[in-house]
Amino acid sequence: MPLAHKWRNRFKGDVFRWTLIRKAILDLLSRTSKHMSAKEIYDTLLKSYPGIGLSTVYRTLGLLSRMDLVNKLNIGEGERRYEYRSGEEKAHHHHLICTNCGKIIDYSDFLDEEKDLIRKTEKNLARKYNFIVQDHNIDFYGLCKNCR
Amino acid sequence: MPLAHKWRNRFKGDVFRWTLIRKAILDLLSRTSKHMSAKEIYDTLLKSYPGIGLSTVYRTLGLLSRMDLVNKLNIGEGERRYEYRSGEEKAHHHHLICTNCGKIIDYSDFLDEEKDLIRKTEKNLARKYNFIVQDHNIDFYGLCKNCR
DNA sequence: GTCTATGCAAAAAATTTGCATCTAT
DNA sequence: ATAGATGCAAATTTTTTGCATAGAC
Repeated sequence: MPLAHKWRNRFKGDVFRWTLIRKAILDLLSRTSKHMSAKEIYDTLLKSYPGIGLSTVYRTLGLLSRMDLVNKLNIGEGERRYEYRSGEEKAHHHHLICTNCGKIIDYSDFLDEEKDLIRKTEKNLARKYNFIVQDHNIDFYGLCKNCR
Repeated sequence: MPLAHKWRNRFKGDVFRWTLIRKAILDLLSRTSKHMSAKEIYDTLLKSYPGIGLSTVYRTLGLLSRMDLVNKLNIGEGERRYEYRSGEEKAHHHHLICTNCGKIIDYSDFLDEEKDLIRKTEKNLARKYNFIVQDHNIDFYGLCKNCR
């Protein structure tokens, strides 16, 4: 049973195929805590999969993003970055971004009050702007412990 | 006194010069409620300033961003967008972004609780992660009133 | 007059697309 | 066998840079 994997069943049927590259990218992103760019992912995989193409990495990341298996991040300068998005294991999180060294820290140990407030705010926005909130993105910018 | 303007004094001295283009970009961004890309700004200004260069627009936006007169936004797909950032008149705001039509709504009528909480959260992060928060970015994604 | 800002062209970076071939189903 | 996935090259898109000239101080 080659390529058995926990994501295997998401690629069942005739539409999406379960391939080496797709598995490799999911493995990589789910194991790293880094937020990697397409180029970084490509460079990393090149070691184990010589001949792989950068465009395949882009296409795969687009697919995984549409499948909600990864998040596409628009953070700071430069290219887009990607992070693994787990349905269950890893909680929704916010980011702390160091404006000096660029380090990105994931933070998910929200205060209870914080969760309450987001819920309250979303309700408020729904009423005031007739806007249905589906998701949110919260980034704090500042100085990390090494740069402060 | 040509080019008199409320931003004039920020360009005093020998370092930054107060030019037509810089005034035009500030005027445009401060009057629109749109979040414009460099290309859109360029296309708009081209009507009044034929011969203007796209690279000048990029360079100017970079400068204005460094001077904290505009915010550089990393939102959704495609290019970076820019918004005017007033020191006094316009309050800090968050964004509502429609995932269907791409419309971006600024929202600044925060609940008092919301402001409290953000302050509390920042303090919490400072303690927990030794991270000094300087700024934050909060975007809600969902469906606007036309698309819901 | 000096030194910065601009336009233009060219370069670089980031991302997407077309197409022949390969491969999972 | 069939339709989707891949690699490669080429094309696009977005942003930056070099340089001669124009313009602000």
